[in-house]
Amino acid sequence: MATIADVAQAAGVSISTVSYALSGKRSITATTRDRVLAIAEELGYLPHASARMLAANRSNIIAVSEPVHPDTDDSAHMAFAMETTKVARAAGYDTLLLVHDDALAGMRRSAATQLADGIIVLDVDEDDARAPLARTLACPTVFVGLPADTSGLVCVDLDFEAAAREAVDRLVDAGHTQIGLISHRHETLDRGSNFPLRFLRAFVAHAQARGVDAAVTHPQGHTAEGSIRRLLERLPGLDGIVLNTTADVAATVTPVLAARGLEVARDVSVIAAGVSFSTARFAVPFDTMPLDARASCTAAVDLLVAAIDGGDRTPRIVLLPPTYIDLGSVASRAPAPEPLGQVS
Amino acid sequence: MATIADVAQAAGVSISTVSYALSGKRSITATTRDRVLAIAEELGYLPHASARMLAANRSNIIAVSEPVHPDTDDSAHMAFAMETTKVARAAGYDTLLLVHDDALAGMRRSAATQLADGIIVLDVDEDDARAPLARTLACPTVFVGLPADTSGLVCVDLDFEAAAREAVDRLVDAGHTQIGLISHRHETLDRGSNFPLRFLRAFVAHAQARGVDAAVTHPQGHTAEGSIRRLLERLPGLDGIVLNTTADVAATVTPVLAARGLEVARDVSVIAAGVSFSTARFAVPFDTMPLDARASCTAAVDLLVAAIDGGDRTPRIVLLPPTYIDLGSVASRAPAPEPLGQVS
DNA sequence: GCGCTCTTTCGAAGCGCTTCGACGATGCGC
DNA sequence: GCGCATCGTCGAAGCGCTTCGAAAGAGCGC
Repeated sequence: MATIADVAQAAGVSISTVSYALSGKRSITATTRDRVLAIAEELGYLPHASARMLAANRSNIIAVSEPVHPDTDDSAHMAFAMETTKVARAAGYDTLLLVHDDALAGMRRSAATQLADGIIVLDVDEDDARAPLARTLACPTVFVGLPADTSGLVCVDLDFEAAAREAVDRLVDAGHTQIGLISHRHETLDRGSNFPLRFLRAFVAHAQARGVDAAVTHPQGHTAEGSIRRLLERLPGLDGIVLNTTADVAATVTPVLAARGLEVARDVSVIAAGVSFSTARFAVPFDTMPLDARASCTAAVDLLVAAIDGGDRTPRIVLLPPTYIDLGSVASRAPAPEPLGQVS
Repeated sequence: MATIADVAQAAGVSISTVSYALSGKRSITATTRDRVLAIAEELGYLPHASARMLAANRSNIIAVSEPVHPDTDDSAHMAFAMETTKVARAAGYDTLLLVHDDALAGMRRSAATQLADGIIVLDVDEDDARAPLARTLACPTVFVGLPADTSGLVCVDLDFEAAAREAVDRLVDAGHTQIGLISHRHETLDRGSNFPLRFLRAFVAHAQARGVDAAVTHPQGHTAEGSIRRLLERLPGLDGIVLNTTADVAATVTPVLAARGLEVARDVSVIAAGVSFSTARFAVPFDTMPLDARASCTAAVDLLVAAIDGGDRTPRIVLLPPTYIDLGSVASRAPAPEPLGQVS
C-alpha cells in the first residue's frame, strides 16, 4: 500500500518527479529516474487504481456486454469473452463483464459513471436494443456482429459475400450441380437487415458464375420444411444446401430431409455459412463458416482502442474473411466435369 | 456527465447534503431529500465511479480469476463466471474478468492497486499457485473448489462425504451388491489433498453400513485400466463403480469396460461424484454429482461480501450438498432384497 | 426567556494521482 | 560576462466524491 508520496520521500524527490519518472511524460535525468524506479520496485509501489482513474480521467477498463440468451452457445460465447479479455489485457485494459439483463443496463451504467473507457458488445441480435443505446452513449462502443441497423456504429463481422462464394465453391468443387440456399425469413430482410441480402446476392451471382443451378428460399415459421419442399420443386436433383439462416431452422434440416428419405452428405451436402450458432452439437453436424472468436475480438479491441486513444470513432463495418470448419457434411459427388479442352 | 455539484446547485443545497440524501448515511428532511432525488433523476446524475472509489476507498468491483486450462470444460466454467457475475451484481458489485496467465498476475495487480474489493477464484487446482498468493494479499479472497492446502483460506466446495454416501445409496437402492471406488492417484493423496480421503472414507464406511461389498483403488497413470482390473479381482461380481477421480481416468472407463465385454448400465453402473468435470459429453455419459455453479457462486459471493463489508475473513470451508444428475448410467439390478420381517 | 438537546445542513479536508505553469540551474552565443 | 533558451525539478491545483466536525435552527423544560 505504498503511495507515490512514499516513493517520492524515499527517493528524496517531489511527487510530480516520481509521476513523470514512471510515466515518462516528461524528461527526467537518467540517474534520478533510475533511483525512482528502483525505489518504486523495492517498495512494491503500484499506483492506486481509482486515484489514477480520477486524475487521468480514464479507467483502462473495457466493459464486455454479453447477454447469455437461453439459446446462446455457451462454449462459443465463452470463447468470445475470453478472447476479448486476453486481447484487451495485452492492450493494457481490464475487462468488466456485463451479463444477462445487466448487459444493457450495465452499458448505460458503466458509460455514465465513466467506469469503462469503452464497450465491446457481443452476441449481437438483429434488433439489438444495445444498438440504439450505443448511439446515445458518449462511450466508444464496438459491436461484434451486426444488428439490423448499423448506422452510426462500429461493427466487426464476417465477410458474408466471401462466405457465400466459398460455400458455392466448396459444393461445386465437390461435384454438386443443383444447389439451394435457405436464407433468412422475409421478415428479417424486410426489417432492414442487410447481411442476409448481401449473402443471398453473392450466392446467386457466384452460382451463376460457376455454372450450376441455384435456387433460394426463405423459411416461413421456424422450420426448414417448406423451404426444402420448394427447393426440391425447383431443383429435383438438389444435391447441396447452403444455410444462411437462424439456428431453429437449421436444426430442423436433417429431420426434414430424413422424412423424404434423404440423408445429409450421402444424398445432400449441407453447409452453414455466416451463422452465429455452432452446428457441432447437432445430431448431424454441418460444415460451417462462423465468426472466428480470436480474429473478431482482436479486430474489435483494436478498433475500440483506436477510438479511445486516437479518438477515431468513425462508424464503419469491418468484414473478416470466413474460416471453413469441415465437419463432414459435404461429400464428393460424381467427379466434376472436365473443363472443355483440358487434357485429362 | 452531471456532477454532484450540478445537482447541489440545482437543488439549492450543498454538495454534502446531496451526498447524504443519495446515500442515506445521515438523516435529511424528507422534503429536501425528495427534491434532491428528483433533480438527480432529472439530470440523469450518476456518481463518477473513480471519484467515488477514491473517496470511499472501495471500488464495488470483484475480480474473478479464471485460468481457462486447455482441459477446462468451457461450458461449465462459463456457467461459473456468469453466475458469479449475476450474483455479484445483485449484491452491487461489478466483476472484472482475469483469465489465462493473468489469472494469477491479475489477482496481484487488482489487489495491489485496490482495483478490486475482493477476489473470487474459480477453476481451482490441487496445487494452485493462487492459494499461496491469496494468503499474502490484503484483499479478501474466496475459492470455489479446494486446493490441496486450504489453511488460511475461505473455500466453497461440494460436500464430498455427502456425495459419497449418496453414490453408495443410489447403487445399493438400485440393487447393486459389489461396488468399487476409483479414487484419485496416490500422489494426489500424498500431496496433502484432503477431499479424496474424505470421499474415500465416507464411501467405505457407508458401503459397510449398507451391507454391500466394497473395494477401493487408486489409478496409476492416466487410465482406469489397472483400477478396473484390480476391482474385478477383488469383486468378481462388480456391478457398480463410483468415480471420484480425474477427467482423464474417467474418460477411459467405458472403453476399458468394453474391452472386457462389459457395458455401462447393462453390466456395471457408474456414478461420477465430487468431480469438477462434466460427463455429459462422454460417449456414454455418467450420472454425476458435480459442483453446482449457481449454489457455489452464490455461497462464494456471500462469503466474499461478508468479508468485504463485515470484515469477517475467518478461514473456513463451506460444503454444499451434492446435486444428483441422472444421465442413465445406473440401471436397476435384481430387486433389492426385502428387508426381513417386512410385509410384502 | 434562557440554556439545553436534538435535528438538519453546510464547509472543508482529504482520498492518491496527473498535469500545468513556474522556477532555478545550466549551457550557449555574442 | 550577460541574456536567452533549455533542461530538470518542484509546488499546487484539481479530478468528483465521502465524511467529519461544526454551525444554525428548532423544540423543550424550568
